[in-house]
Amino acid sequence: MEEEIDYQFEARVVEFFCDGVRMLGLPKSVGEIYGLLFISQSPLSLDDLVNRLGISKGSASQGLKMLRELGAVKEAEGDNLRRSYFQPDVELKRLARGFIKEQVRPHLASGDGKLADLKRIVREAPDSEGRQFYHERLEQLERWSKKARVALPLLQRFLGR
Amino acid sequence: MEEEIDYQFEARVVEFFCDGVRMLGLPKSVGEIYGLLFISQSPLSLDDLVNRLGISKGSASQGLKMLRELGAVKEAEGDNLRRSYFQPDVELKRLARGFIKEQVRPHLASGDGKLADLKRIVREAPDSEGRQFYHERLEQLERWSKKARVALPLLQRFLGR
DNA sequence: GTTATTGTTCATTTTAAATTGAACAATATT
DNA sequence: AATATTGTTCAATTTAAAATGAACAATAAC
Repeated sequence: MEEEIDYQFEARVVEFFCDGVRMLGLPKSVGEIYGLLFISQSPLSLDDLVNRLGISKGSASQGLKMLRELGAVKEAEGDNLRRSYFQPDVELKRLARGFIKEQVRPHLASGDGKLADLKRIVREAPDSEGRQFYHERLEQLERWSKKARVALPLLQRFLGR
Repeated sequence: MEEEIDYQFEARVVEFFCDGVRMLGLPKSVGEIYGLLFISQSPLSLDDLVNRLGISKGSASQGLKMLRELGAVKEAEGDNLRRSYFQPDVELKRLARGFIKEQVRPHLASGDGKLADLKRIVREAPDSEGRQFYHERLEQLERWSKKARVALPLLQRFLGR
């Protein structure tokens, strides 16, 4: 029967996205939600997600929040006027941009801060055998960081074409 | 006192790497180990790592194994001839290559396999309203996958200069 | 061949992260 | 204003992943 086939197929797509988002360090539920939206022909409400995925309202709410912040889903029109409906953004460009902006850059920024702290510690430390070595290592870290900051926009640009 | 300063500094560098590797989805202990090796002026043995990081022998052994597989550490000479000593590879190029080869590519490959399965399901399914839609979505996924496969070598090349 | 030393493996325990669900707010409907 | 509907928040629970440590191999020293 039709419904049956669709349901199994849908479940496998959802599973596919679970694996995908786990690679990115995002919660499984986020993958399930995005996956279901991705393979649905019409926008879905929070309630739809809860029912069709068998997850809690809390998970669905939080997952949708994260996906909205990532720019991976957007609101859409649906039957019920009181409900919000969602559909996926399927442009790799935007998905990558959101992920980089929300997940990657904050980490890099906090890393840069900590690196600056470490440099200050070495700068203010008394001369010692290790000082020069430490200084060189930290310089190395700064080169890594700089390279990452340059690579990201390039990567983003490449994905957006 | 010298030792005191060094110790505190070392601990902060280790912490820095903990955060770093967590961003990459690797275990904290791997970050601790690499971090300590990174900031040590001479190669360290498994026993050194256990003592200075306060982690178990098991963790140290497994962490070193993973770092070796990633190509992030290599063996080196040390005082004790019966022991293996390790030092970090600090070339971003190699680190990136190892990470991509060991952590990213396998995921992409398994994803491609599953995607092929999904395409087969749709191909063999009876014609239905959804079939065309599903087909398009899967094509979209294939475009993502292809883009990723092209992006990786470019990224790698960029990081290696 | 016996004893020490070094490192690995893997079942168990611990820890960190995700999920749940009930209470709560916000908004609409009667 | 009372009631129903929708969605959020967050303390408590569950789950998945990592760390532990004891048993085990492998090798060297005696």
